[in-house]
Amino acid sequence: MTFGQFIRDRRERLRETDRRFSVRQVAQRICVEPAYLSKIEREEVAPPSEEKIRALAQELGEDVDVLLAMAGKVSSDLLAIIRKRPTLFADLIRQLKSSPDHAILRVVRKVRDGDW
Amino acid sequence: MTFGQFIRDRRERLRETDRRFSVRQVAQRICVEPAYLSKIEREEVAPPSEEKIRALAQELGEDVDVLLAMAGKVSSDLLAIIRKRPTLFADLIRQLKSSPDHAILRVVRKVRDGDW
DNA sequence: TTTAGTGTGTAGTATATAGTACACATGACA
DNA sequence: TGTCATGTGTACTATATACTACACACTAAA
Repeated sequence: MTFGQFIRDRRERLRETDRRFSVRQVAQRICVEPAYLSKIEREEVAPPSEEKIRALAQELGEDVDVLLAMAGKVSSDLLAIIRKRPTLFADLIRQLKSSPDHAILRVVRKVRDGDW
Repeated sequence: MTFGQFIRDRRERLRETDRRFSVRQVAQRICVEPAYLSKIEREEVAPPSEEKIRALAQELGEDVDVLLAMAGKVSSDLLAIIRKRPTLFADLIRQLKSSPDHAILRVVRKVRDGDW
């Protein structure tokens, strides 16, 4: 599923039980023109900026990192972390490229719990 | 040290022993106009595209990820890896944000050697 | 003393990014 | 039966990105 399709799907799903989720009203809450949101959903234009994607994620109750990924982007806070120690993170990420999810999750948990 | 300064420094250092490292000749080898490389080094313009930064890194014998980081960028191959599993990598990277280098290095080695 | 190479100033361009503004037809509803 | 809200078509716009093209003054070597 692409970004626009996904947004439309989620918004319409919410709309079934809440009239506040019309294109117009959502557009107003995330501070864009209704026509623009409409075009985003129909993929007549590229996905919006990170800022607007964050607002959309908030509004629709979806994960920001997932929405950004669908939009072909990576959260700017992650980029900043990587840029501070480029070789370290580059090595790590390339290393984990072909690791299964459960291996990465284990690393996340180990680091979080500090049991090294 | 900023990107432009760094490039100028490394190029001039190489130039001391090799006349092939003039602005003009390096520019030609990385396929840009000499005036443009000159401006990049003096930071009259923003750093160039990832492609040109890669060529520069190759040319000057420097690390691509470090040069990209200095230019405020992150390698597109890393972005692609993150985008494929956004929440997993987002959690991991945020988790490691405040971990010391040696802890991250240990993870890299553990994953590489597969000794889990 | 020509000539070949050097760095840089000025001016301009093509394409992408991230939208706005307004008008219009349609549908709901009071 | 008017009016209010809805989604969308069309036409722009401003700013950023990523450069090119040419000219000029200076320097070093032949």
